[in-house]
Amino acid sequence: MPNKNKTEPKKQLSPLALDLIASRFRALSEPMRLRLLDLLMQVDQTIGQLVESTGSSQANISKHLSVLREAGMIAMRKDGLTTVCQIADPIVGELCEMMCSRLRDEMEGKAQAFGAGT
Amino acid sequence: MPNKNKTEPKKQLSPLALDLIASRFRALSEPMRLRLLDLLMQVDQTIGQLVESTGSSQANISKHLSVLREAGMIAMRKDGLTTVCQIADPIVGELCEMMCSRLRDEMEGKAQAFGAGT
DNA sequence: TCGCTACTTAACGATATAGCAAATTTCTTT
DNA sequence: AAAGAAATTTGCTATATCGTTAAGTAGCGA
Repeated sequence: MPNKNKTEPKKQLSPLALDLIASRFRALSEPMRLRLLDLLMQVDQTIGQLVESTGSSQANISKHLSVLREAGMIAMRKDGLTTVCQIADPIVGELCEMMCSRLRDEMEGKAQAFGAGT
Repeated sequence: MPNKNKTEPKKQLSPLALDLIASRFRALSEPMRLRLLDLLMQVDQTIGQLVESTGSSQANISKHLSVLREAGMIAMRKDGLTTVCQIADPIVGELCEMMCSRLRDEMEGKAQAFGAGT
């Protein structure tokens, strides 16, 4: 079925909008950052805990968290010596869940990788 | 409000799943590709039409369309000498609309860039 | 103040990719 | 078969970014 052809004119996205949307998706385009978000969706954690959970280096995690914060996806709150991170954008979970379920649909045979249950 | 702490165990995403989800988001992380999707959401078009609409080169558009097709977001159908493209994944529009409306919320002052109307 | 912990920043090498130009393939038409 | 149009592929350069190591900053505690 082809798309609608002459219904709504529907103005196009501006170059600025395209850049901003792209930069948001780019923040979600790295496995390590998705892993950090996945961890934070279960419970708020300090940066040190994320370093330990992932097994990556402090420097690496720090940079990835900066990217996520600049994209508005997480918030960081200093608590004495440590810094606690939490999901700041409610759509993060929705976006990932949409991608996940879509991928599940596409590869029924390999569904277990996406936590589809038995 | 902190996250739930000890409700559901909620198994984590596997490395394979993280890679696949990341690659999907990466397909959406370039302004030119978002522009192509935006154009295709209005009406199915040939590659030549997309080249003309964007003002970019055939080679460049061809490569971007390949990325989108490999990510399962568009489908291409050869029709004689030309190739017609159409959105293949229904979540594309939803994902972009979610990002858009979220960005609109965040920057009320610059909302016109996102087609928020007056 | 000194040292320690938690985190960030800088500098680096390796890899990926956007865009261009040129060569190549594929298909239609004459 | 030859010419030409539509797309893809191939090199190429420039730029971005992942991860590492090392150096720097900030906030406790003794």
